[in-house]
Amino acid sequence: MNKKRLALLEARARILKAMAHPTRLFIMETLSQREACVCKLSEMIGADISTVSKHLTVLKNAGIVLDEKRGSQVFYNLRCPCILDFFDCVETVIKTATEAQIKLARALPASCGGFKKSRL
Amino acid sequence: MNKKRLALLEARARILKAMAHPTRLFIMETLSQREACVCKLSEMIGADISTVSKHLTVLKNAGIVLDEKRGSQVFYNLRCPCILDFFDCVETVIKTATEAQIKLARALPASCGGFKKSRL
DNA sequence: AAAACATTTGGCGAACTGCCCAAAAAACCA
DNA sequence: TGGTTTTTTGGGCAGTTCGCCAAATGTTTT
Repeated sequence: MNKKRLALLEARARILKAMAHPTRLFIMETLSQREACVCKLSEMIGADISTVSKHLTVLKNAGIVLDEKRGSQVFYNLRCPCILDFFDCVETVIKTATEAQIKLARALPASCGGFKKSRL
Repeated sequence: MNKKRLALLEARARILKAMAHPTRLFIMETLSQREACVCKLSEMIGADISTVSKHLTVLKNAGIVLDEKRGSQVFYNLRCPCILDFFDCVETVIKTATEAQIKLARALPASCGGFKKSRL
């Protein structure tokens, strides 16, 4: 693995890592509709404003969102909405992986916490 | 944010988190070409076999790769190669984000470690 | 200038990650 | 059976993440 290739993989990993949190995905989806300020987002999310601000910083540092100060508020928006297209494929993975898990769970004896057929 | 939506976001985040490591991205790219066993992969990566095995476990648990035991070896392959298409967009983010960083760096005074124009 | 509002930053604890090493499992060969 | 190969698992250490709270910063209003 040469240096250049590694640098590219590291750059990709940084983006993915920045996205890899439910709250941050929620923010991205929300911002893909329209820009929003921190307080609006934290109201929707139901977490502390400081927590949401830090999530936004993570997204900003990764170059995923842009911020624009207007008055006392800071409005964020998604730099590249195409980033969400990707989830069509992710959903496929989730679906097939889930089905595999269920199959696995069915195969387990009840004593190991396996699901009963009737519960699925 | 309702329960169902949260569950979906968590599922997406799990996938992204599993992908968010340079070594695991390398594995995914490699497996998109052809299946490979653990020892072959760790030879390519240059890390301890146990480390690579754990990375593969992460990818497997996320449903991203499938494993198949043949003799004493375990061959892994990518469940859903479309998962790599996504990087066209990620690359755009990396590119524009990098450009923004450079612009930022240029704007910094040299005393803060800002780049000189001639160096870019 | 003081009060009110919006946001960011710092700090702390709990939980998680990633790496290496050593040991255990599993399959094969002689 | 004993030895070799391949892979997984467990332990320990250093570093990171995430959430809340408190405090600081910046902006607008009175």
